[in-house]
Amino acid sequence: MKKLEIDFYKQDAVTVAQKLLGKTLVRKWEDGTESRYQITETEAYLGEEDLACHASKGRTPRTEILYHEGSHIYVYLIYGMYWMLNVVTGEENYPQAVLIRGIDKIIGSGKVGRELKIDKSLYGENLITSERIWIENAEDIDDFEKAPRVGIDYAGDEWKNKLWRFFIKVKK
DNA sequence: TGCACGATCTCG
DNA sequence: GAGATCGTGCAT
Repeated sequence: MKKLEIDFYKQDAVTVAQKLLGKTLVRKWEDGTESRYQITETEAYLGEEDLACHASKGRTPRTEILYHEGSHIYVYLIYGMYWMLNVVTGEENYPQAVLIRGIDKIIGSGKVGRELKIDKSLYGENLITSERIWIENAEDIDDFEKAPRVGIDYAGDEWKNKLWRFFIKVKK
C-alpha cells in the first residue's frame, strides 16, 4: 500500500483519529527489518482550548512540535517510563495530535511505546520522509466505537466527556 | 534550584 | 491497590 500523504495529516485531529483506524503503521528497525501493525485504537487532542491537550499549557520546548503542520511525530514520556506515540495533525500554529493507543493485539499506549521502541530520537520525525517509521494507507473502517478519553480527569467535565477515543470493534 | 505530578503497566 | 521512575512546568 501507499504511504499516507500530507493532505491526510492536515485534517483536524478528530477526523484523522477516526481515519487512522485500520491503517498500517510500519516500523523499520536498525537491522533493516520491518514490523507492520494495524492501528486499532486512537485518541484525539485538539487545540490549546482542549485542556487535555498538552498544548493547553502553551508553547514550550516539549510541545513545540504540536505547532507544526501535520505529519510530524510527537513523542512524550509519561510516568518516567512509558513513551507515548502521537501523530501531529492540522495546519501550522494550530496544535493538534492523535495519540496511538493500540496496534494489533497491543492495547494500551504504554505497551505500544515499548513494542515500537519509541524514545526521544523519534521526536519531530516526519511520517512522510522518515526511513524509520511511517503509515501506509488501507481501507477506511466504518465500524468503530467511540468512548471518552482515558486518564484526563484533570481536564474538567466539558473536555473529559468528549467522545474522542476511537477503537475498532472487536469481531466476534 | 527544588519539587510535585502525570495521556501507564505490572505485580502481589 | 500500590509501586516503579523521571522529564517537565511552575513555584521558590
